[in-house]
Amino acid sequence: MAKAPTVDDVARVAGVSRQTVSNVVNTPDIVREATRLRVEAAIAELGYRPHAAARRLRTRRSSTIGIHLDPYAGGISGVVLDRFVHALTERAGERDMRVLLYAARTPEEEIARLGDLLEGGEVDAVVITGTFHGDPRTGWLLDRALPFVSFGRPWGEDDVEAPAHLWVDVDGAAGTGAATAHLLGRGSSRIAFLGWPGGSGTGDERERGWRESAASGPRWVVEENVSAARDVVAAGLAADPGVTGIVCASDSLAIGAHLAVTVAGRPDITVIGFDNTPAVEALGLSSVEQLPEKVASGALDLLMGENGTVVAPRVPTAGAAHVLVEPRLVVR
Amino acid sequence: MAKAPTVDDVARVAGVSRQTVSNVVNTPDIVREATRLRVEAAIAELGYRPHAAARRLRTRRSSTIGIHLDPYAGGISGVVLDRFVHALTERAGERDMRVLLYAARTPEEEIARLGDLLEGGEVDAVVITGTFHGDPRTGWLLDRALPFVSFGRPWGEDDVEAPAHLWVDVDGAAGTGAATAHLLGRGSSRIAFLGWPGGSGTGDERERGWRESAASGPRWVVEENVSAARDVVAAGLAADPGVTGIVCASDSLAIGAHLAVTVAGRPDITVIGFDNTPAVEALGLSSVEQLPEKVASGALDLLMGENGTVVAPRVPTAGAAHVLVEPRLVVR
DNA sequence: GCCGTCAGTTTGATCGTTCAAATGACGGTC
DNA sequence: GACCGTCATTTGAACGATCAAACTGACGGC
Repeated sequence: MAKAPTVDDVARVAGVSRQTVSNVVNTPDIVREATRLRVEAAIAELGYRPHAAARRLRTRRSSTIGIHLDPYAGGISGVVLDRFVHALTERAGERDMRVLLYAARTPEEEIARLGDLLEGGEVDAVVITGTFHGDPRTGWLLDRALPFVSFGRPWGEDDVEAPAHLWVDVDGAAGTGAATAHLLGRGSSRIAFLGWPGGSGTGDERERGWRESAASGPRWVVEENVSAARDVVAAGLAADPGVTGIVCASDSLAIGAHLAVTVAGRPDITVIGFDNTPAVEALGLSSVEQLPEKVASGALDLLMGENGTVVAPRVPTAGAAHVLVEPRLVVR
Repeated sequence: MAKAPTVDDVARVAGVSRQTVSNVVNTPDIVREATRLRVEAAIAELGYRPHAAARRLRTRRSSTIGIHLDPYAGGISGVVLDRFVHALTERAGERDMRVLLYAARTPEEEIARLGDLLEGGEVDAVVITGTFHGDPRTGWLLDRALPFVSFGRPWGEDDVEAPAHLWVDVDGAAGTGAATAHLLGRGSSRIAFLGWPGGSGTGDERERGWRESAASGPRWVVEENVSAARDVVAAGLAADPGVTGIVCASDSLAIGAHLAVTVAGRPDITVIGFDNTPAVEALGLSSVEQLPEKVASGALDLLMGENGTVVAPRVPTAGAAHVLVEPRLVVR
């Protein structure tokens, strides 16, 4: 196949210079109308496309954002991340940005990858997910002043007023709070919470939303596992038959609870999940929807500014370095 | 922050030339041991990283593969694609390749994106998914001799002996065949198939696997939808109570069937799904696992050769232009 | 008639790497 | 001792775009 045309080829055909072609492509408004039309015709005639690598080299910008994919966990929770990746790709495309995936099995491996990608100019910024207390990645990135945003708050002293870095997260407490309020409004008075063992920031937040919604009822604890959840709920219901609603920290737990409720022959008990995965949708359970689309928009807003098209390094300012998305209860 | 070091900086510190540094990075075996060690020390000391864009510009290779993400459908089936993307990212990383996502809502939009990405040198090849009969994308790509592989067969006259392009797919008939055989082995003799309306290649394949496994039993047809599936199965069972096994074309359908079976109080009926999504796992249903990891490996093998590290344009040769993955029945 | 301004366009330099060809060192062969 | 081949390394050029600065007319003010 013939060599791909370059700016010079277009310039020759249109009877202008390289730079004018470049201007037509990048900043059309500074070119005179007549010239612009001539150049555009030449571009169309030759089928010219800017060569991405050359542009990246000169501008020192890749217009690409990296995002980590965990080793596939198999569980239900991965769905939220996948939806987030979907949404991020769509939103990024609207701002002329690309999304590059990278895989890593351990934080150390991930740090090595991050170095290659960011310092090699492969990406302009990264989105890291699943942050935890004392996460080595954030410190490493901050030390080098590399641009990034995390999906998941820093879990530091004060994430909002003195944020260590940019972050986006879903307000888990608001989600379980809404679920609890919904059950209260439907006449349930004794509402249980089915959650994970304490210490995980996310789980604690979700529990807080239930507790603060004036819910009286037992708190059941179990690992993230459908059949374990089922057993815990079965035992819990036997001990406390007055429960008429169960708010769960995840959809996996909700499915377990649903199975226990069904087996116990207690259709009067309403189970509400968290994440609104296809699995609970199929079962007809209500669930808290994380709105990954809003999370994706928020991440880009933080990295690039509200309407920017380039990644601009930003110093985290009190109150302005995060986006906290209010989830939505999907009632079924 | 200080300017990132370049090959020249490393060369100066190590007392060698640019090119030798480049050789140490790319073809270490042609550099004398002593020199190599000196250069490696300099690289480590300066924290040098090759600049991706410069390398891409010079080598005319991006070492990146593009893959399309459909607009998020919400259903269960998207999970297989997401797992495939996961696996592709991991396998690609092992071959020093990156995976770039792109979004498009229509085939036309996708073609525009493909042009930008491939002809602009942003990616070396693309993986297209969800091919259908008369797909405009494949023709467009073939016309321009752009490297690509599809997840999903071309659905042409003879995909195997006279393939139009490279493709990977899962042997759907083998999957439903295995499911049917499993039920027969467990003593079921009357086995129903719950599938989609005819005409979709994928669905027809899956039905064929059931039919050819010497299964006698009704064939129920319904759109991909949990509650519709439930209703169809409920009606079917009422009309034909002798059925003791149901092989389904998807997990969504299987969940519907499972609900109908449960409501009908027929625990003797076994339901088998297709895709092995977290949802059926949570419900404890058996399902046919597509093995997206093998599909990903197959796609890369086709694009780059068994052990290659660069995308090599390949002419589809009879029998050697596809990978057909044998799925695995997961019994629960 | 001269000068400054400004919009529109062109020119030269540069981004960091790898390719292709040239160079140098060394040993073996006749 | 001249020649050749091989191995390790160096040198000059090129990849295709954009930045920054220089240039060109046209226009208006004085």
